[in-house]
Amino acid sequence: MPELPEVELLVRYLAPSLTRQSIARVGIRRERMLRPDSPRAFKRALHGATFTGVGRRGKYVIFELRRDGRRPPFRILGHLGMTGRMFIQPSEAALPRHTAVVLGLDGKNFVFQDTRYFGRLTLDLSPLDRLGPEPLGPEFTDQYLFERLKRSSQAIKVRLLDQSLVAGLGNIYASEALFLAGIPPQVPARRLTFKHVRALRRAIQAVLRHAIASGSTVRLNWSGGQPADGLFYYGREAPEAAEERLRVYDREGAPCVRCRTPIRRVVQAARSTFYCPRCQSLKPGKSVNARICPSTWRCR
DNA sequence: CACCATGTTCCTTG
DNA sequence: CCAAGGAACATGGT
Repeated sequence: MPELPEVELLVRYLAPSLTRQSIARVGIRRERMLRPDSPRAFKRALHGATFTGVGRRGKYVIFELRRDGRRPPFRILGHLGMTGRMFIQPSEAALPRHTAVVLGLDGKNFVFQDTRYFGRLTLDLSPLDRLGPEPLGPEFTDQYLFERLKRSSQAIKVRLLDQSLVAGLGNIYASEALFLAGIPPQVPARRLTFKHVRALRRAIQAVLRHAIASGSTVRLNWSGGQPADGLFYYGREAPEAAEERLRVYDREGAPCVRCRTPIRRVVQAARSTFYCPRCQSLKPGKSVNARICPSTWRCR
């Protein structure tokens, strides 16, 4: 479930459940998930500590904790990787397969489960230093984005995945944002005019806001079974919205929602990119497409 | 068996 | 020094 909107929704779900809860037990089943911490150091820091809040930066979850006595408050960083999940379940419930870390709380467990073990839960906060601005924050302006893109010859789609440019976009929403902005994914970043960049900034924000808003109906207290489909928790959980959510991602060969031209898939930086060859063009007269951008997306 | 997969980091090559 | 590409990480779905 790991791009900014999914992490945002996760944080909103976790915050009220964890705040003011104390950690009575720390269970580590996959030491590698704590890297670079030693299990000992991790356990020593967490055991007996109390959650004071949960936040997000990019795709990272930030847990805030305090301890009794003289030891200062501290934070730990969580990342879901490709397949990570975090949820709360009753103490007596069986732990699912591929559980990496369990924190025993008052009558319940916080479970970090990750089939591929690409995720992390650690005292090491250094990844935060490498992140660019929040895409929905005040620093993510047209001027900023234009300045950062104007000297790069890298394809725009690949640039958008760089977390030091903007924090939180992943493979799915990068494709979705470029579709909404009408920009071809292969175009070198430096070829975008200021107007293109403005359209792109708006599209990024619209796509992310829309995903967060739509996700409010998604059940987040998932604790075992398979997700409804391969894409996060989407699908049967929210059938009404499923169609609208992703307009190009994973739709190779399917008709473009706007012009019916078949969606194409290309590989860039070893990742799939999906786009509409007709709607995404830098030819004059094309830009943000208002017709595929419902008012609820707030893309202006 | 083959190929694909929402992410990040490290290594090599140019 | 930088950019770009590929592999690695580990497991499961199709």
